Amino acid sequence: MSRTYSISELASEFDLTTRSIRFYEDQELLHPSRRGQTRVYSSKDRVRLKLTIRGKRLGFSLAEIRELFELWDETRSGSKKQLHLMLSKIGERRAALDQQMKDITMVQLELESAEIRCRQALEELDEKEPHEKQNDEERAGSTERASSSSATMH
Amino acid sequence: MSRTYSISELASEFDLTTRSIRFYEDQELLHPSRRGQTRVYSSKDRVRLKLTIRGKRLGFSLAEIRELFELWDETRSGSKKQLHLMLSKIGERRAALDQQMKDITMVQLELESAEIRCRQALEELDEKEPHEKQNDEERAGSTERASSSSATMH
DNA sequence: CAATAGCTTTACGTTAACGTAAACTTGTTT
DNA sequence: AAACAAGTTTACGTTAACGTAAAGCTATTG
Repeated sequence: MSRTYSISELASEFDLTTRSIRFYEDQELLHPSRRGQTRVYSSKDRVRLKLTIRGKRLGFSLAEIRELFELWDETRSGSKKQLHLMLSKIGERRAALDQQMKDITMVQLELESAEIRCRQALEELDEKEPHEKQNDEERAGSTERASSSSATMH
Repeated sequence: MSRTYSISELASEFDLTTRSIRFYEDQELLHPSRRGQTRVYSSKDRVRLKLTIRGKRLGFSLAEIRELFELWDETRSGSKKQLHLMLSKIGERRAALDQQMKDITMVQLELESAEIRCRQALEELDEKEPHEKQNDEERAGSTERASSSSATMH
């Protein structure tokens, strides 16, 4: 049926260390089964790991992510009061994410205007110093920049 | 001219501790001037603080935020090479934020479906056990509740 | 003038999320 | 059988982002 995964498989797929994955288990985000002493991850575990990573990218703490998982798991067996509590928690989360969306939009706008400003500054430099050939003097800089082809940048 | 602010004014406006604000200065995110030994914040400082908070909400580290500030400040005096480096950095950030947007959308969808699931479970409970206590029917508003009694947890 | 309020620096403490190292088991390959 | 690969537990170390005293300046207020 649904396949299983070793710890190192998941680690390389999601670019984590095995240490992290075991730590997530320690924090009760994952509950792999065992074959002997070795951990065996189901595809459900894999989904959880994926969600965990997503949550982290959004700035959630592991504890918060765990809370969400628990809420989800208890949805089936929840009492009325429990269900209302869950709805409230979910509402909080959704509101926080809405706020984040707004934040991102704002920062994107600022980055965009910064980019425009940069491009203008470059244009102005090009007008003054129309075509500078390969200038070896400036290439002496220590730090060579990361791999980025400026072609992809809009 | 543009007014100034005390540390506690900013602290209460943005709901931070003064400790945090001084710490941000330590990390060179803010550069308030002094009147005697007392810090005096300009409205430019206030904007920076606002941006810092926004950045934090997005999961940026203080170091990353500082880097962005520095890039912005150096835009005016940047050499050609510098400007290209900045454009590349800005590109990275924008890409990361795009990714975050996608993440948020995914998680929002999941929370939404979780909410639906909760509401359905509630409906089913209501059918079996029609009315217990004073039970208001579904309300359009969001579920707002304080922490109060957690006695029934589990 | 003494107390209070608000600011300051210095410095050690704390929590989250791992990193890193040591020592051990278990299965596979040479 | 020895070595190697991949997994395990235990446990101490590390970094970021503050919290939390402690102790001292300084201006106003009763």
